[in-house]
Amino acid sequence: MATIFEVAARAGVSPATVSRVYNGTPVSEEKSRLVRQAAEELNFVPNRTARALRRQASEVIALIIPDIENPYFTSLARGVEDVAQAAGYSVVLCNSDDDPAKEATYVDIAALENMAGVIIAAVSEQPRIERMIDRNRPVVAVDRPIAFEVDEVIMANRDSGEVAARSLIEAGYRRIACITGPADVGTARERAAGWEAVVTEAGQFDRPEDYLRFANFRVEGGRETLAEVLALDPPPDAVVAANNLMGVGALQLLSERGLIPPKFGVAVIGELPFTTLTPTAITLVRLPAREMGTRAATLLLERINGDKSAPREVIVQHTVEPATALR
Amino acid sequence: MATIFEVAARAGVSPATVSRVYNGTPVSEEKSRLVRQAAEELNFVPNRTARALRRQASEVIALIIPDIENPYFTSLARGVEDVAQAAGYSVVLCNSDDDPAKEATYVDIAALENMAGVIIAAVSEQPRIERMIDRNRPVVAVDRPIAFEVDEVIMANRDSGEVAARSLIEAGYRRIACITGPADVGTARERAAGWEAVVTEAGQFDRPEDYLRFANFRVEGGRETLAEVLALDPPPDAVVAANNLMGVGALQLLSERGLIPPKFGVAVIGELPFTTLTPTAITLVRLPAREMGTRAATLLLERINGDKSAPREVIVQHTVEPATALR
DNA sequence: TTGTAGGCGTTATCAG
DNA sequence: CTGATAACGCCTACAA
Repeated sequence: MATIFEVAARAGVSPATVSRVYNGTPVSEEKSRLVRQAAEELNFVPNRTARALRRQASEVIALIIPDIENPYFTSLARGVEDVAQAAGYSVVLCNSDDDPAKEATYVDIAALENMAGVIIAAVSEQPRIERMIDRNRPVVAVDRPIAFEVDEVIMANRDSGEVAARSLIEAGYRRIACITGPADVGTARERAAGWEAVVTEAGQFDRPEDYLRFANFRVEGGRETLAEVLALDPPPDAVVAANNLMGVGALQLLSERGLIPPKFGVAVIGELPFTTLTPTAITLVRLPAREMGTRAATLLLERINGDKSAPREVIVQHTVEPATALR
Repeated sequence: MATIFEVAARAGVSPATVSRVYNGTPVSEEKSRLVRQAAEELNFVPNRTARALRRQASEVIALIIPDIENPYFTSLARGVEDVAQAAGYSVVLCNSDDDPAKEATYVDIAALENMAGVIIAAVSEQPRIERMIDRNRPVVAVDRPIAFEVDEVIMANRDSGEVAARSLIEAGYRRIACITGPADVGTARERAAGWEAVVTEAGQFDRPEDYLRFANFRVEGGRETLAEVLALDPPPDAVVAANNLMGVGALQLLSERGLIPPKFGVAVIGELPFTTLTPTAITLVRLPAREMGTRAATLLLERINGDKSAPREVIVQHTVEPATALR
């Protein structure tokens, strides 16, 4: 609760000098020492609110994600947090709950609170980030590209879809369906496009689109869409789930129906930290969520520190763990 | 970006009046209308940083949790968020990562940033919350009680342990082990105590303590401790896992060894949203994580709004879903 | 290198 | 009910 004035008084210097000690501006060795000692004795720490008001920017960054209950995003959050904290920044985790309106509200709050920057895994392809841009505050898009010229950290989505489908073919499955996220989410479309290219080339279906389903990126989305394709004639004998939660939903449904892999083929794009699986029975296309977080935070911090170079695009690589157990 | 002065000028009133309009202090109908209109036209929103500096308290609350990657805590976070947001507060999610030092740092940040209050699921039983208390800022303990006179939202831990063990006995298991969290975490000890009372009364073991293991509250903790008790002679035929992640670890190990429930009995205290289980094969003692969050946030907001009554204790009830499938 | 002083945008106090 | 004015705690020209 001590202020810069009290420290100054105790150290026998001016408040400005105290401020300088905490901001890297040149101060003589001698006075610097005096100030540090006085600060120590008074238990002084600069008031971040006052600093934010004066500097027009706080040491807080906002991370906006669509689903805080999805382990993929919490893992990503861990990555952001690790980097931010090391640089002295706090992270505000904002859950947009797949709702563009909530998302917009959070961007506004970030602007109003003078936060230093925003990392966003956007629901909308045109999130309302103008308020940040207007104030010249950096924004980094993660996981999902957005229609603005900002730094991006994304994955090779199409390739992950291809790899997932191909792995199932190599494991011997003959009719591979695909369940993916909302049609207006780019990652959902791209992963599906990868799947479609592969099954089309393999000649698995007359009408591949019948075996493709869009839903929300959650557990019930996986259950529902898998149930739909299972009802087709002929039914599929395998499925590509375009994210972790849909994979969980699919596996739940399959286990209820006694179709446990490898009896039915499953490839999941994402990790399944909380399931109990025979490792060789399903294909995992692992996404380095935490790394995406660290990369995004690193980019953002560079911008916060004044980097004005052209927008960058970082593509993070997935790794494949193919199913080897055959039916 | 407009300020209170610009709004005042446009509305033909003083800045003080504009401020009053945004703070519920009495203002004539007429001027109030003028102010609102001017604000609308200028797209004015009060600057929260300035407000926080002046009022010595921001509209942000901190939620400190030990493991952001545990669905139990993210679910709790959702509850907090829902209530806080409805009241115009933002939530800063802080991951203490089971580390008392990080935890202390976050409390300090909350104090330094003049946050309105803190909800903490504490790692330490004596978290360093003095900085908040000194400033007269409210703190609510959730999930784990702490050694301070603050509001608490907790569960009937001992009872949940008893219920879990009893359910397995009723399902026909004869030697029930228990794997729980760190010995210095109250919830871990209490749940184990509930288990111990039941198995002791049932006369299952000469030395029950041999079948009790403490570890971290994570997946690997569950795996490791279950492996240990499985190596005992005689081995157990069932286990109580004291939290969700240990339950996941236990189930993973069991499935690798072909001991899938109900072949081996499992009761888990917590929910398993991302597993694929036969619902009747294991006992779930469900913990209403989200409700704990809403309750805690409600208490905190009451304190923020000036409630000075004696510290309250809210005990949230679990519900039991017993295993019915027998071996 | 150091000190003085003004201002960041609000709100609270005190007159009127 | 309304207006002027002084903080809140810090940073940064500007001057020395």
